Amino acid sequence: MESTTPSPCKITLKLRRDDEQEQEPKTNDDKPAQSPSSSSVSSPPSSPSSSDEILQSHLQSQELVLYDPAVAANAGGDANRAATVNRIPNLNKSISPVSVSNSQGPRVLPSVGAFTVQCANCFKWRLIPTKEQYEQIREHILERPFYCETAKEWRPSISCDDPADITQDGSRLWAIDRPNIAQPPPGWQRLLRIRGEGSTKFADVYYQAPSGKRLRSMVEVQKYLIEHPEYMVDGLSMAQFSFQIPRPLQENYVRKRPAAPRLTAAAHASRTLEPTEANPIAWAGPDDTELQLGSPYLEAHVFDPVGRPTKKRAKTRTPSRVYNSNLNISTESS
DNA sequence: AGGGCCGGATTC
DNA sequence: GAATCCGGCCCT
Repeated sequence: MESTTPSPCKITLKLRRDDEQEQEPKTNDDKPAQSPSSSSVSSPPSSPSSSDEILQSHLQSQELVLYDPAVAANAGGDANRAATVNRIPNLNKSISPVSVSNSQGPRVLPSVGAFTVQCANCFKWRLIPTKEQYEQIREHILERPFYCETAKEWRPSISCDDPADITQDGSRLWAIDRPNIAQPPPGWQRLLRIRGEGSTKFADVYYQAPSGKRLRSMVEVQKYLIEHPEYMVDGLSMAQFSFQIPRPLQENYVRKRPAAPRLTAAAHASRTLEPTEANPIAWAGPDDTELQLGSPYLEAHVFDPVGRPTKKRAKTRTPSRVYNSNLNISTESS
């Protein structure tokens, strides 16, 4: 039986461009959601000696990074200190970083820069130190709402009295993630790739096997597991995989599908498409500061990458494709 | 209408 | 040539 208390928890991810460092003058624009007082950040510490201070310092520079292989490698010890977790200790794999080379590539895509979760009590956003912790919280966000108290696990001094770690502003794109997504199996990585604005989809989810192989659908995962039974460890199930992608809060980020013409009424026939629907970078407006609660969803912030020209290309498709969705993973061997 | 899925264009 | 990204078919 489920708990009777609602769980207005939300988790957020801050996304950023791969090749660009965020640098904003400030970050604490505490919204008066529940805390009209103490909206300004207190005097910052001089030297980051605690995980809390590390987070603060990251916040100051808008570079709070939760999942960034490169940064994690650099920050090493500090990052580990900030990420004092007592679960999945053997999940720290060393997989090739997913960051794209940014030497001179015109392609600029947003990427996850930070993870945050909303306290179910004070409704303030708290940064999550690591992707793994984020995934842990997300997995049980419905049954186990997040509170600032929970953040004491890695930030002993945090409490609901502290100002929010991050608030929504127009510089990022916020996206709602799905709750209760299972953590990837040990040795596996769940990768989220944000698409450029104007694409037909917001993002793609990949699972990277311990071997490094990337799978982009349940079908591919199943095939891979069948072909590589060595990864079919006991307890592994397809329920540990989810290709659910977050949804952008700005609806204009993703290209809208052409509405199905409904010719049932003559009145509709006279209706014409409005040019505003094709308005580029319309979501860049600052009106996205409104955050709606109500569902324990996760959210992500994204930097607007760039108005990448949409490549359009007619494509043919072989209609002879058939996939068997009834495949089920079993531990049978050959 | 939304999402899973994958072909193929694009980039490295 | 390999990896990545995007379009869009097609199923639910």
